[in-house]
Amino acid sequence: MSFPLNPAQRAAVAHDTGPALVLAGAGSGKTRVITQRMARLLEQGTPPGALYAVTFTNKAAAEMHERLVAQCGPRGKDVWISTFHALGGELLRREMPRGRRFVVYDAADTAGLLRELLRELKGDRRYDVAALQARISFAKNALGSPDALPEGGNEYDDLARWAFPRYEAALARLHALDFDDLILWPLRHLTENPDAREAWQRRIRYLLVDEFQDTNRAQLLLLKALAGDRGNVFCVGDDDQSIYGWRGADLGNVLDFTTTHFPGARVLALEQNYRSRTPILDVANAVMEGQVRAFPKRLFTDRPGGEKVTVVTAESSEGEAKFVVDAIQKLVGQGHRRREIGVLYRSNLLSRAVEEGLRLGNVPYRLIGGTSVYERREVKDLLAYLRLALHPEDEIALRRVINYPTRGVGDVTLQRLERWALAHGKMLFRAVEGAAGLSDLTPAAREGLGGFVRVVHAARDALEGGRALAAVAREVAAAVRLREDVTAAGPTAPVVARRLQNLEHLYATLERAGAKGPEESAKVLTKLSLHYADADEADGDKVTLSTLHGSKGLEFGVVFFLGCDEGILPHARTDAPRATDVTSTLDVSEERRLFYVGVTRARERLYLLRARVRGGQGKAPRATTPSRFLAALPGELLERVSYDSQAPLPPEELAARVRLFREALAKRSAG
DNA sequence: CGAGGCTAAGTTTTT
DNA sequence: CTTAGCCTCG
Repeated sequence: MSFPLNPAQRAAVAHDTGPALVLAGAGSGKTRVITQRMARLLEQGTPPGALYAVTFTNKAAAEMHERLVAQCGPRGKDVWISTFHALGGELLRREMPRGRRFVVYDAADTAGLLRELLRELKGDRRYDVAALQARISFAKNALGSPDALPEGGNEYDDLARWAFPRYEAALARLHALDFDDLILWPLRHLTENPDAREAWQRRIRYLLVDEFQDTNRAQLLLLKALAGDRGNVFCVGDDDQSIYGWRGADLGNVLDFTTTHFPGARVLALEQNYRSRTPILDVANAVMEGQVRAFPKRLFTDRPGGEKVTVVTAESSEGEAKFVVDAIQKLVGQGHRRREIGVLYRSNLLSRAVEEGLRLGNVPYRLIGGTSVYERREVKDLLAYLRLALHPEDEIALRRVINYPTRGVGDVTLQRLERWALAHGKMLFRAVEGAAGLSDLTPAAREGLGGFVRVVHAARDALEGGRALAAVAREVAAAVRLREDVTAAGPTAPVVARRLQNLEHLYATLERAGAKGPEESAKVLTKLSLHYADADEADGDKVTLSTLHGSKGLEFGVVFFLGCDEGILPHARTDAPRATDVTSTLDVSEERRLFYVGVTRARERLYLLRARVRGGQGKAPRATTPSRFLAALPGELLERVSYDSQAPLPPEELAARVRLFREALAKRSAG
């Protein structure tokens, strides 16, 4: 995209000091505005270290970095660009007294912690831990206490009030921070220490924020603290693309920007869309028409022409996937680049069928969203050893691997260790270290624990001695015979292969990170907790499969938008909430914006797909209703197609299939 | 006392 | 399809 800037973009890029809010419609070149403004500031002599850009995902941060470097050369490398959470972690690391390491707990870790706490509660009913997590996180994000949760009525609100102080105390005891703490702690630190605050304000002279509509209350306050009176905050966002309300994002940050948060701020709007053909944009505008919006925008494009948006109704979810896979193979056969094709969907489940089809057809793809490699069991297990080596307080890591691979330590042994730790006021790992001297342990347990402690100590000593984290990881894995255990435990050979591959992936990542010694290693482990994405994902010419949430900021020549059915989009739970849901996150309008985000990813061609019948796993297939968002679109904007994967193929189609199949065969036997 | 196999139940979106 | 909890066997 080497268009000259339009007047609105130019004004945004030229914005000098003071707060600014740039309302940037989808595809209006917002990343370009941010990078160009940074480039401009650099050219005018601002040192790179005085700029800080904040994004929401590591992926977005990496991309922005790339674009900045492309624009203004190696100087761009020295500009700070990171996620809010990475910024928070970095600030803490720099501000904390040396040697005070902390662990970052991800959702799985905090779920384990909460499960522990709930055991205290009598009655052995099973609680929905995720529901608790959501409430606690919500309360923290809003900078409130759980007292702010509605009284009575919902038992999970009561449960959250009960758990909250215990949860916070446990984190403190474990020297652990959850994701929300990565914002809250720096905020508290800057609020309480004027010297530190001023130092950071001097250091960061220009703050730039991408996807500002997704910020929560705590993040806004952190921004304010960093910006200081100077208020050099340049926030770019689109209220129409606000899709993280469920995570505490507060649109009030946008709505009250110029009045409450940054009085007198400049407001600019980017409405020209450089991405989509007219028919696609017409659909996007139609989706939002008549909605109550904070800043009503009507996107316009100078890219007329293009084909109508196609609504495909398949007979089943399998048919839906089949249509997509066939269409992709056809496109690729016509010479389209795979990286120009995106498959989008509301929930991760929907990707399965398409994935399978692509694998069968030998079409390379990359997956965005879903469980990352670092959340995989075997990877987390190995990481737990490393965490424990750096950080003996990390009881969650300890519990995770104390009997993995199995070494004769069961519930009873663990309870005895706990009792000893409690009686002596020591942390649990001390009890484990002293297991040899505990008379009431079984010989098997004592021996198992002895071996366990030796492994952890060896890892600790190696790291303290300055060895590379990657090497230590391999040594730990070898010492506990992780490969062997994974191999023996796997239900099927392909599953085992995938798990071993995940471990290799971890080694490779750790090697690339190149960390040595305890400090660097702790930093790398924190990054991994934040699901730090690998650079290698974007490599190669691959079809992209992504959740709608993961697709923000991406664009494709052709988009296949799966699951335009009621119950999927909008998701059933927005319409019929459960007792475990945090009521304030439920909002059908957010689902509409999600639809809007999906539509606006497409440049040339958009397929909206639905299935007449959908069956859950093992559940009886049920007839579906078209998504209300689809149903509300003016008919003249759409081309409707019915797809029956069972129907006999027209002869020319059949011939094409046979050819493709032969080619695939030839390729396979060649490779 | 622990391991391993079995059943049952639950799957929105993510830093 | 996966995980967590239950139950039985060694």
